[in-house]
Amino acid sequence: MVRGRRDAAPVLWHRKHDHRRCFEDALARAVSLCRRCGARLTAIRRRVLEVVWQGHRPLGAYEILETLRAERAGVAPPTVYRALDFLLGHGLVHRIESLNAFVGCSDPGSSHGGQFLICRTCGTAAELNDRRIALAIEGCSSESGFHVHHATIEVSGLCPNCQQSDAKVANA
Amino acid sequence: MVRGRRDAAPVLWHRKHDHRRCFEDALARAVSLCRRCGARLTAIRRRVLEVVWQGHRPLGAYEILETLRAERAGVAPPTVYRALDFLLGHGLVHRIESLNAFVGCSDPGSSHGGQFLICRTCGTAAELNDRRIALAIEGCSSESGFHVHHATIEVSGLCPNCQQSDAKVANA
DNA sequence: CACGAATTGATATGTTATAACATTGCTCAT
DNA sequence: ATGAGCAATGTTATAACATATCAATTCGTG
Ligand SMILES: [Zn+2]
Ligand SMILES: [Zn+2]
Ligand SMILES: [Zn+2]
Ligand SMILES: [Zn+2]
Repeated sequence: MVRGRRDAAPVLWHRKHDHRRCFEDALARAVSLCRRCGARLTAIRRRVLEVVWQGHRPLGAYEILETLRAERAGVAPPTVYRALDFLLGHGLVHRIESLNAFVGCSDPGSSHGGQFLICRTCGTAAELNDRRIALAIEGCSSESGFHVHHATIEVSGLCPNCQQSDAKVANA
Repeated sequence: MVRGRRDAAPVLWHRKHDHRRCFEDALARAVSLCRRCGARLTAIRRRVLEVVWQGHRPLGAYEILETLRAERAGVAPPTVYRALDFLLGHGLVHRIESLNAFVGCSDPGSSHGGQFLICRTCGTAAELNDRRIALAIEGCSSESGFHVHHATIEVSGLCPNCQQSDAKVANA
């Protein structure tokens, strides 16, 4: 197993987050990764990736579609889904099954389970990739004689910010 | 936390499985559970539960609908979805997010995360409810200051039976 | 029986995703 | 240059999943 650099859980909500930088880094990583493996990050694919990375809230395919349509006429669902398939295939975005939505991958090129903490108030999704969770799942599965291919882990709850907001409302 | 009786992972695929018994037990548990809490397990709701429990393969709402229509004319999607909402609300079935499908709960009335091993060849879904996985997730989440509400855990892979089949094909 | 509440029927529509085939634009051997 | 071959995109239609709305019926209770 690859040594994970992210086990310390650098979670999005803790520090003041420079999303401008976050966004540009993600795009740069994508460009570099595609160049290395000879994949063609075309204009449409790149634009879909940018839209997905506008924030850390998973976006539905039709939300992405609306954004593209505002910029350019005649964009249809297959255009968006094809771009998303490409990005999924190269590990640049993840699909959030419980929301039928898509979010940028915060660490493309690495191991890649895809474990998410999703705030049910503000909608923000933070990617974990914690070894302990992966090991627990691998352990239980192999005890059952099951061979793991992919694990979907999507935790719904309240992020630190929204817990504070809730407390304020309760005290009012 | 409630003391789990199922941590020993009594997984479906290991033993010869008497599904007739499995099915009847599940229905009996549902009837008893509904009686205790005053919920009305009506004919439609009961029938949907039976259909879902025909096997351990998650069924889509429209698959269930087809079965009902074969027995009785004029059944429409809302009928099925309403029954499923009732069953979900009382913990008698689970929704599998990654398949947009529904499967009977193997241990209604207990703690209830809902952790599934889903074979991508035969489609069978086995429910785990393992404390170690729940603890790993709770641990990582709280380290990030995240308050867990619900965890979706759906592991895709190969069940013991289908691993054997694969091996046979490979050797042929 | 009459009442209100819960359930179901019926119709329409919203949302998410893919099938199928035409067109464009680039690469490369001739 | 040229046109066959291929990947990407455009275009239209439809499949698959889910909900809104309101009318009709059923059920338990007084
Ligand atoms: Zn960011
Ligand atoms: Zn939040
Ligand atoms: Zn069974
Ligand atoms: Zn299998």
